[in-house]
Amino acid sequence: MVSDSARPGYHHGDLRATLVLVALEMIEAGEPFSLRALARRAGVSSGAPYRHFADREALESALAVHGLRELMSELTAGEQVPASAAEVGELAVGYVRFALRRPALFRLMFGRACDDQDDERVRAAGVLHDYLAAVMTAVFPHADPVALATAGWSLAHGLAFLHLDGKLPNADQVAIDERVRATFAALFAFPSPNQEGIP
Amino acid sequence: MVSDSARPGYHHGDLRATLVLVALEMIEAGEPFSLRALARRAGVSSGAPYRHFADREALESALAVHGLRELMSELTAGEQVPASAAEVGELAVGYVRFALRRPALFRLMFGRACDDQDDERVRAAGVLHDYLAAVMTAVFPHADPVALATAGWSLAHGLAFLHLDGKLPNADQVAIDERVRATFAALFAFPSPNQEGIP
DNA sequence: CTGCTAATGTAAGCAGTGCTTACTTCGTGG
DNA sequence: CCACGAAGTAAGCACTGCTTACATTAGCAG
Repeated sequence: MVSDSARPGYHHGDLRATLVLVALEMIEAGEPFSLRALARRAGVSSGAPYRHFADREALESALAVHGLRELMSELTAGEQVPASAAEVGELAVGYVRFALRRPALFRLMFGRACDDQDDERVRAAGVLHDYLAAVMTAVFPHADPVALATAGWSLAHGLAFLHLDGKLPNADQVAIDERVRATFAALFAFPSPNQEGIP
Repeated sequence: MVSDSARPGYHHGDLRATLVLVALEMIEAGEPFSLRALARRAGVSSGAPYRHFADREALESALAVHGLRELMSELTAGEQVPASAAEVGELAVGYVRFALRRPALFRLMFGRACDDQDDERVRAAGVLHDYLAAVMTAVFPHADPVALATAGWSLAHGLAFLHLDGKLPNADQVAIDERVRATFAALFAFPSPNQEGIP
């Protein structure tokens, strides 16, 4: 179940993808991962991964990109693009849920110093921000969408991290959902008519 | 310069405090720290730290507590306890500034899985939350202070982390300050973003 | 002052890590 | 068909966290 991509022989076939996959499995299981353990699990020598990733950070960056894409596709999945403040709240609920369901991956995506050199990674983050801005444009046509996107993202991000760290009173998932919804409703309810002054 | 607490002889005198101090120095300098490097810098053998900290995580917890206290005292320093929405915004500015000025420490405080077993640590975080709730009670007497505290903290926390990770367009410190202020102003919907008297 | 004990330090060592270097294998394009 | 380069191996370096057995000494009871 771990790596059926291409079994035998001297050459693995698709080691890069397998490594990412195995790393995700380990991370999901809560185990700390190491390049060597990865290699072992992939049935390959400890030096092999370096043919595909410059160093550990590069592998982590790949995982982060994977996570960002997954998050993005979860947030945009299913329903139409949000068109009301309430639906923006649901976006936040999804964000926080993702963080709590996959804490290690989420921490990899955000909790580390980001490698700005990794184009793919900054782009993946940019896509998210742009999507949020688009949503905000649709929902709050008279406000600065970029500023609102920043605000909304920050709020959801903060909620996610504080919950992750247990800094907020713990509760079951539905209570957390409700708290996120309520927080968003409270802060985005007021939108005063004129807020284009937001830089 | 590193450790003048008590130098010579077999026994160090105050190794625990020295280790925390040295660790903070290293962290501040951007170097990754290791228990062994710490011990070396403190002029002590590599096993010595384990007389004072069960493991690396315990040391990190001590650093986190230190950071939380410092942050707390910075936020409450100087002026009176905030009494207006604008002053609540300044609290957030201070929070984000702290994160950007001491990124590694901030990440230690929040970016890792928190050891809930460490009483001192959860208490330090609790103090912060309680303080915020008190402030909110004073400023918005007709709202749920705990909810507002959560919201405000989350927003500031998210802004801090997204800036740390370079997920938001970079800017100089004053631009960031202004963005934080504006975000708070917008979401907490207080009268006018530009009132004189903001420090 | 003497002598015991517990706290604090040391030395050595284990298992594991990231990463490099030199060598081997083998699919593939000229 | 065969050489070449991509992708694997093996071995090893410097380092890490942590443990265990031993050394030193501060501080206290008598």
